[in-house]
Amino acid sequence: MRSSDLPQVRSLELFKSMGDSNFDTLMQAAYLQTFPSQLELIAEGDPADFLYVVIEGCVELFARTNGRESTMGMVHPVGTFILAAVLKDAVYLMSARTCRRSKVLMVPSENIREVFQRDEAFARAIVVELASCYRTVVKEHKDLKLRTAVERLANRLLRYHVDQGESGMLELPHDKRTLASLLGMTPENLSRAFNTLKPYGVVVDGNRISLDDVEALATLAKPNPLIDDRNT
Amino acid sequence: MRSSDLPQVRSLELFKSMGDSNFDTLMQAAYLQTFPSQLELIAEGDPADFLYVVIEGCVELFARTNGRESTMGMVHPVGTFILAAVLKDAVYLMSARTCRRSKVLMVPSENIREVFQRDEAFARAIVVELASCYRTVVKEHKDLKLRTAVERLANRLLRYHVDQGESGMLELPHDKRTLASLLGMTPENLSRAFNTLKPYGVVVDGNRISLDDVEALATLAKPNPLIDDRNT
DNA sequence: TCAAGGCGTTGACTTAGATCAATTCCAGAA
DNA sequence: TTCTGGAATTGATCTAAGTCAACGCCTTGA
Repeated sequence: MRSSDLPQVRSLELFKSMGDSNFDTLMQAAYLQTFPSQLELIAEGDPADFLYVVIEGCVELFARTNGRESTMGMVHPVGTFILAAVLKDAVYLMSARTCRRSKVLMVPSENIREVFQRDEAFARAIVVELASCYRTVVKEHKDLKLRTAVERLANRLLRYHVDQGESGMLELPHDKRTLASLLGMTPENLSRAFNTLKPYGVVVDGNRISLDDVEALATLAKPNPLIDDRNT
Repeated sequence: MRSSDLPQVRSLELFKSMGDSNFDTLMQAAYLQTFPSQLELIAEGDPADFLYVVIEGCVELFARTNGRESTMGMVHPVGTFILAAVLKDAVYLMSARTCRRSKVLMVPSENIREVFQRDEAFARAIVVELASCYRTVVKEHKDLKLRTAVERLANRLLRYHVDQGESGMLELPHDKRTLASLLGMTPENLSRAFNTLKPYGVVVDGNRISLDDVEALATLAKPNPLIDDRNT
């Protein structure tokens, strides 16, 4: 792989604390590939042969059953996905496709499991990473079970707003149909939810949103750190 | 703690492979307590001081926000809960209450984290356990996002049916209001969902259900191993 | 330059599911 | 035994959200 990408990977929490030689082992076994947009990288049900790391671009995790489909999450650089399947040596529970041209690092599962045995620090990092993933899904599950569609959207907007520096403006990181699926609703309903939020100072212009009354929006959204904070 | 309970705990996947002395250390630091029914053991937002193991009885995990409440899971003997919070040294994301008089083992978080460092096998077991928990929630999330209420109920009945030996009869392991909340619906709606399933051979008598036409029910439910199987 | 196709929006309508209220049916306490 | 309160069910109604169809508006590509 290109050496200019290595420091990025190394700086990931997951790989930061492990020994140099073990890191090298992993990287030498890994493949770095660039994929075109809309390519299905993995399909749910397939055995987990690789741990994936998104270096550039964007990857959508989604699930299908019985003809229906739903976006389960989005992975941006530098992030990993399907760690749990790799560690359990099980099949993937989610499919993944690129949202745009993307550079992806693929680390063979065996090597991950092998180094996990050898490297104390890596093992600890994996546990922390896994626990974080777990807690993220629990929060998403709470979000879906305890809130209406409008509330989910309002809280999501507040999150993006904070992420992007609380300037009163924000940009949606994905297109609206993906956002809708992520929030568990149809595109039509998302559009209507935006209209519902208009009286709370939410002004939509394409994928640029301005929040003219964050107070009012927060009163409606009632954000809860045990659902909305990513780092608790 | 009573020595008669020890083998049960020791036989848990999580504790099975660790060293004897480390297991003893954990158990000596632990408290075994019996709690009355409906007692709130932990509240979401509290720091994770203990890992819990249900020895007898039953514990309900639930979450609240903004006046609403939802059951997130049920823990039966012998099972653990809130491992992720303990390992991350973070706050609990869910609350827990006893469903009936229950015997619970409480292992201090510090000891868990300490032994995790020392005991290779324990670390590995923790990773497998965490990965399993993670995959369970992902499946529940898929269930909720991709299926209607009736489908969720149908698949749940099929699961209980298999769990209980496929005799054509099954017993609901919790009362109906809890089941409703677990499946993400109201008690009224659960009652109507049972009626909807009547033409598919589902006969309800209190918490005893008989499935007179498993084929037909399965055709409706369209079970998916990547959602419904607990061990994949 | 003009299609052509995809995304987003809107309107009309349907439907799944929630809410509210009333009733029945127990199981446990007096 | 009777009383009582919670669980479950049912009916009536309401509401959130999905579906279907039409349309505008871009972007892309010939």
